[in-house]
Amino acid sequence: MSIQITFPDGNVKSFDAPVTGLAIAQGISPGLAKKAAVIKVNGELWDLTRPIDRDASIAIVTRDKPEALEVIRHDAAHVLAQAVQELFPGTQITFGPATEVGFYYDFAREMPFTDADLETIEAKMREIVKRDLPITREVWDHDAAVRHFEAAGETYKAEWIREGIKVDEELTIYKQGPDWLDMCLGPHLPSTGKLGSAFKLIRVGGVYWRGDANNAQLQRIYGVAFATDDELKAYLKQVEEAEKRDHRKLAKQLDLFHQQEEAPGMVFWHPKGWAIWQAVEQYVRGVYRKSGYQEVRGPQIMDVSLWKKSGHWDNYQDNMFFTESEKRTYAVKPMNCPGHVQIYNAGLHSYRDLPIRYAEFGGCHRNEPSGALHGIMRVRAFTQDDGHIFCTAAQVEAEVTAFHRQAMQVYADFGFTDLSIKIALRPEKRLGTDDVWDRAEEALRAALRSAGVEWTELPGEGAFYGPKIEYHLKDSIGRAWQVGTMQVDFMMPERLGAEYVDEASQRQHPVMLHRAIVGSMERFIGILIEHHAGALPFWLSPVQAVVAPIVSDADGYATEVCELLKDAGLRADTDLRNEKINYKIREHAMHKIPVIIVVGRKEAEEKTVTLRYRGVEVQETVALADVVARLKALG
RNA sequence: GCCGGGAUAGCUCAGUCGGUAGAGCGACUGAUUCGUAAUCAGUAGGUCGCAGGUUCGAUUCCUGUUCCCGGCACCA
Repeated sequence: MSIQITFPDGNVKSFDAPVTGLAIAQGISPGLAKKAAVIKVNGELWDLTRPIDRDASIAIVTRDKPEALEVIRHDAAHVLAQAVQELFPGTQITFGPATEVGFYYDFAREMPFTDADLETIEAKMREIVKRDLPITREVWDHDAAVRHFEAAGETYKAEWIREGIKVDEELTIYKQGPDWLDMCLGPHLPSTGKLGSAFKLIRVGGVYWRGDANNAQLQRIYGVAFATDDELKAYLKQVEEAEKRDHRKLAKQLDLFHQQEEAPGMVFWHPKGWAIWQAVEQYVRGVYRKSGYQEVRGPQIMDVSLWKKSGHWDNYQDNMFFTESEKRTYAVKPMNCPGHVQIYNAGLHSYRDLPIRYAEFGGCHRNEPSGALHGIMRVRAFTQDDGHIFCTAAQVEAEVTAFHRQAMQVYADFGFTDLSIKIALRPEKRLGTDDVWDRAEEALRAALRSAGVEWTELPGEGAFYGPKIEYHLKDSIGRAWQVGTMQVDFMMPERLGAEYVDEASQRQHPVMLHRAIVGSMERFIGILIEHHAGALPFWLSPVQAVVAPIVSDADGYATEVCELLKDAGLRADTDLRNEKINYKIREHAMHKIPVIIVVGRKEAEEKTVTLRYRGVEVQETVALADVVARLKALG
């Protein structure tokens, strides 16, 4: 029997018997064999040691390729698992995949791992790498695998094979050395030695078996892994830098806001933080006006009867705060929509009036689980740039399209271009007919399509009343947060009795679109802080300029300059402290003030100012008469 | 909410194998008026998160609790 192997360059070589990727690589050059991680066989990644027994086109994948990196990380997970089982007998293995930057493995063990264990485990991993155990692939019978894992006390693994793997599916076992094995799809490196040294365990954490909070809790160990030590080093450096951008840290340094025990999940905005808020709010208010919204304001608490009608009592009660007075129970609003419907319902509407667009900087309280709270990104009291559009079914697509364009412009104005867009589709538990859902989902797709953007779809993650578009931004350490959203709602208007009179004098329920661009003011400002590392653009900076005199003789002039800026609507301060100019510059530079205006005797005499821009070494001296225009040009 | 870790001066942190705490920065006072990233000297400042327990004695050990951090679950 002879097989034909086709190489990436089109060359064909024939072999008399099944041949492994490693042998092919060695045939080309020992150097290639050394660098090889896996082999691509007819487009599929295979182990280098797996015999190729039929004609195939192949490509050796060296360890510097992205596809190899995933294998390296996956291998690291398995070496981690072996290390843990060698160190802590009786610990059960479950799953251990590669992740975006590394890997993790979930273990079942009575005693949770501690940070101190990580060091020990990592050392054991390095030892296993040094042993250079061969990694071999075997195909096992389904029953045999179940029997093996049950006999070994590996109940999670056995359960997964029984329930998660079909009997006729190919079941592969990977052995590391003679004694240790795990069930795995592969592929893997030829031996543990190939893993190299560019990995590091970073944290432990509890997780639920199969991601279900009703199940047992497992212990997850996270690690990072790269092809080379330099890449690992660069990654760790990057993480260190990212941590400096943490909005919680910067808020303290820049005196923006604080949070305290008596108000968990809520924010005390300090003057500088609130100045940012005001800048964002004024900007968004302008967007409301330009895009046809009327700003309204609903009450903060309303009788529970209203929330029973809206469906929140049944579906959202756990997340709501309640309060009582004179034998009536009120709910603190977790959303603004029911309030807006009351405003809509206060008058009679004709189809000619639609679409009607209401907007509100709506303060909401949601009783979020304590473990979900995170700085100002996830809070219990927040303000949405909320809006509700009441329109006909025919108007939905145009409204969604217009919203999307506007939203993208807003993100760009704040400096964000890297957004991910998702459409959350019908969930299993839902209201309305399939036909209505088809139309609603298609309307969202059509709107995004016409805007020429890419999106991913999340089946089953829509709201019970309708599908939604979600706009996500990432924080400094890569966690994605939803900011904007556009939701199509066919249910709420009916439940709360919203109507309009159509062309035939018939009363109809309008469609309601729930939409937000920045989402939560708190979260958005948090992301802004991290995205700009605290150095906010001029128009958002809480203090845009500080006027710093060099000698006290110039104090009067400095005050005059500052007043001029304030009169022009700029946020400016003076620094008249008895300190050297070096000291003042250092301090304001660290506070990330966009412009430091230095005035000495010379400036006072000549009626000029010397401008020092954030992050720029050179200064420029301009006439006092020009300074406002110069600053305003900064945006 | 679940698992783990943490909480010491305004901030960043050190420390006490149980004998009630210390640095730097900041603040305050005084001197200094010095042209582009820290002038010098002095002073004040702490229920060691909160509540119990063990102990002659607890900031330290134990239990509970609150909040924070990481992970998971949750996130209309």
